[in-house]
Amino acid sequence: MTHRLRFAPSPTGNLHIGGARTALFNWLQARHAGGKFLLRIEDTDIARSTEESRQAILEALDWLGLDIDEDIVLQSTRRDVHVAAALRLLEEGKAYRCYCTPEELQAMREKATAEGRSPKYDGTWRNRTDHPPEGTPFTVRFAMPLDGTTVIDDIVLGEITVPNEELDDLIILRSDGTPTYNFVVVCDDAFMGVTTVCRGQDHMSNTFRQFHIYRALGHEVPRFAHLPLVDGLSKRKGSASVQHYRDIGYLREAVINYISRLGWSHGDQEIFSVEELVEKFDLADVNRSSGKYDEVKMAWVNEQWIKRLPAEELAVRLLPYLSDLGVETSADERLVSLVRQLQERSKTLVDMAEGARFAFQRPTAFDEKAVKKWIKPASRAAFEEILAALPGLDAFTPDELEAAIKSVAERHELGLGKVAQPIRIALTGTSVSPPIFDAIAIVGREETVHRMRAALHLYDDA
RNA sequence: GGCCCGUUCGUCUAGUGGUUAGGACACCACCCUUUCAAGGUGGUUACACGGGUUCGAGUCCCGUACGGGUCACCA
Repeated sequence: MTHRLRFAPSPTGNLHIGGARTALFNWLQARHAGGKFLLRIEDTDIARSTEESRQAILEALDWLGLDIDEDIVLQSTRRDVHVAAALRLLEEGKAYRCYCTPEELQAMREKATAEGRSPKYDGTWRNRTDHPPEGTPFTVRFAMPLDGTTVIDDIVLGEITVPNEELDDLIILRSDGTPTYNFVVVCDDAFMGVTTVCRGQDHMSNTFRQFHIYRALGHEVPRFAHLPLVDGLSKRKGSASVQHYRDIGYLREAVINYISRLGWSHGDQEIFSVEELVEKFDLADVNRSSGKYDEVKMAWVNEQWIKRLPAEELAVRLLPYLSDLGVETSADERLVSLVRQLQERSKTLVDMAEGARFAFQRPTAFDEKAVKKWIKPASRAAFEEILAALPGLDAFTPDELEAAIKSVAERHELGLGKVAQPIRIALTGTSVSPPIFDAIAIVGREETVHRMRAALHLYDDA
């Protein structure tokens, strides 16, 4: 049988890193096993579900490259099926009407807690036959087994056993006739032919209830894989969403790489391409213990991917970030060679865009500290000599520039730093840029001359 | 509180009875160097605790502690 896995988010916000990891693990397992990756939107909570969230989740999955194999299932469209299934259980005696009011239930729980017992439904209406008159509101509860134990052979956790007395008779149909989550999930997973349910460990207790619902409905129970939870994610609302990372200049390769390593590893390897993950990932190798999201390491992984991706590809991806800075250009040869210089010194695409800015825009101000440190009377003559020599150079290449500038520096008995830094400041307004000869070549002859002239006045105050 | 799960450097982790307990991030030092980085070399730091089992335990068993999850007419 082919493996079928699904990701089933509720559209109540952006896709967060934790959810993205769940989606990724499902996707990887499906791809690894040559199975299918499905998506179901659990939009039955009308109060909290929004169309914006649905779009945001789809957009995030798309950006990550987690492609979906079949039509997306909208849970809300299957309501009739869910209700019919619940009614069938009622008819078969596998579920029963409960006439307790929310208030009574509340009181029941409080009493149990006060007496030190578990706050679970006591089964009042399970066997009562003195039904109130027709028209009295009721819920439908699923009749869980009263004794024995339930064992789940979890792919991640191994065998887990729970005494059935812990399982109370949960509501599958509310008094307004709408079905509840734990019931609906089973119906839909069965409908979609899901063979492996991979989700967070926070669903573990649901699993034991669902196990019995599968059986009552006559469905085969799928395999389960409960992923360890990720700590340290809920600091600020939007901060851990997938699109947040995209916006601050992270690469999808890096995000995938990093979250894949949260609870999973392959020996000592740190950097994985998506292809490698598909090949090496297996739910059976996932850790049992929860991990902590580490922003610093995430940044490092991103840095690694900036170094690894081809400059041509990076140049294309850089465009929107440049645009944000007011630089409209294309991924031409000039930008690609600039990207090549920037790859070694950028942590994010935002960084890179800022580092690339000087090639397109003149400095609007000069960094005060840099000026104070490097614009000294001693280098003025050399600076002016270079400025004068630039127009006469045969080729405006890094090599040529290096030869010319070094000879000027030597003649003036100055270290290269003393000569290079003032030029860097003239070109970028700061003391930071790619290697100076490359920087000059990229800015170009005329523009370099222009910027150096414009910076000449800095020496007047030196 | 009941039930379930977990516990190796600060963090992510390797490790499936015999290892000087390995790697990575971070940190520190040094090297390289035209800036910033990157890179290189070296270094500090870990098996929660207590009992067993065993010739031998990070690895197996039990308990304790700590941490997490879950106990809705939410999903």
